[in-house]
Amino acid sequence: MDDNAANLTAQGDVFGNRWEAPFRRASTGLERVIRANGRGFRAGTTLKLEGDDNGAVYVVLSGWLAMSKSLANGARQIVDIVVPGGIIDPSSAQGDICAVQVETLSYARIAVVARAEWNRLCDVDASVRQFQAVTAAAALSRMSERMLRLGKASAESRIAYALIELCLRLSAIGGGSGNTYHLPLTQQRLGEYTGLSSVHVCRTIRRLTRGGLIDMSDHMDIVIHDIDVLACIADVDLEVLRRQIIVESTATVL
Amino acid sequence: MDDNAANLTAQGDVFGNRWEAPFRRASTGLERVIRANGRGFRAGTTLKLEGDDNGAVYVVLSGWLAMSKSLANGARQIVDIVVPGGIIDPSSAQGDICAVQVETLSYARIAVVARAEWNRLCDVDASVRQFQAVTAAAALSRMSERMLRLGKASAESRIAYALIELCLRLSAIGGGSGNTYHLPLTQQRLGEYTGLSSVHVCRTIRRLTRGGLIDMSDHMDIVIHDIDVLACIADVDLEVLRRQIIVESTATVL
DNA sequence: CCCGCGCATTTACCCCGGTTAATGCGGGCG
DNA sequence: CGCCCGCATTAACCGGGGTAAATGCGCGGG
Repeated sequence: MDDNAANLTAQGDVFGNRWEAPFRRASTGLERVIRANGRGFRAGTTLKLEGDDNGAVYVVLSGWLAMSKSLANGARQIVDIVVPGGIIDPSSAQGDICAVQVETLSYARIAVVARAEWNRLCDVDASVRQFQAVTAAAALSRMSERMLRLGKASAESRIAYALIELCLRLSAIGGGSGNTYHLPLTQQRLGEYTGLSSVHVCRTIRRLTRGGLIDMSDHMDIVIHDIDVLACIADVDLEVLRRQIIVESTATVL
Repeated sequence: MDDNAANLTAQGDVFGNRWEAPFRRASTGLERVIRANGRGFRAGTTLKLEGDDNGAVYVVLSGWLAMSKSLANGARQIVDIVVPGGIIDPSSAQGDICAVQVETLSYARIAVVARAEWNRLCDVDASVRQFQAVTAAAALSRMSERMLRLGKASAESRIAYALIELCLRLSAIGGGSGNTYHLPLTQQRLGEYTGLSSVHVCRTIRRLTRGGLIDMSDHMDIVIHDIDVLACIADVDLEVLRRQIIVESTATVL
């Protein structure tokens, strides 16, 4: 945890440079708002409780966040993972209530924007609307893709898909190098993401490593050796998936 | 199928009156667009193939639609069901490709709006933006809720949840009466919605009916006898769920 | 009136993945 | 230095739900 925190403070800086620079070139409104509201959060911080009053929108500048929901028995499902460049809008149909719990998976820098201010920004600036629309469409695409796996795919396929999804998303924002990256997730949390028990996550990852498809060391340092076979197990076409879930060049959109 | 079509042409008329009236009172822009683009589709029509070029936004005036995705082996997951008053935007991160397949579950009247026109509408009319934002938030909430079930809940809980979700949504738009309503779904499709095999959907529904919680007759005419126990099995708080997934009075929003 | 078709229902079988629990293991801290 | 704690790993067990296949059944069409 401190391990993760330290680890990702470093990554955070990298992302910080990569991201806050494009945001700085952004439309003045968004730039000002992000500058004014940027804050750092430690790993494991809960930003928003389910049912909580829901007053802010989050723009992720660096680090990883998870949106999750729980059953009464404590079982948890991570509904989406958000990486730098993403927007989290925890509103539900009736604005006063929040449908998900939001928490940091690593140290993260986040612009916390009051809803009223965010709405004002959207009203006056079409490029912000465009940025939000594309980001939301990407989030919906990846949620759909993961729902398909939750409902219909084997454990092996779910894990393979998760590894590929996160690899693509990280590559797109300059995280990791090639097919190597670090996941700030325990196997427990990866299970909450894929709908599996932590035990079975372990079994499945073991099978993939023994098969030579991936390597994993030091708490989730991932290396994907054969991404084509992995994509086949995950039942995805890499290029199609990229087009569906990756927001091309946020800087350009902004 | 013709059974359904006939059945829902009738329902379609009801919804048509209920819905097209509010839409008619709506901001002139949206009203005109809906009037100009409204079309009827037979049950089972595929509007959008996965990967298809993605040029339109759909506003549902009457009837039911399903958004689904499939694996290579043919297994299908229904990612969301849309009822009158909903908006379907099948875009993904890169606008040129579509992430889901969209098809009618019953006869449906739909306003098919070209993307460019829809964007123009959003640019000039904040109330349309608001309507879209709230509708999207509701869709996200119900998808999150269903992801939680797909990942972590038992078959009984998933079915109970699905029945409650659809009951609440139908009530909100004046469909069904009390806790009685018709689902234009086969058990096969309900399985695709809940991530279960049709056989197990049958088993589970049978258990619920034998327990006296619900009744089901004539291809999915549902009666919920004890919604409190059902809500308990589904692990939901009815009021909280309503606030999270129901768009209060679309007419007002418009 | 009979046939065929799509859907629901039920049974038998069995496997994937959950549960429990024991063991390791690394790292921070007293 | 040794303890503790959180996490990964492995093994033993078993049960929920998938699969396959047979049966029933209502409906529309020839």
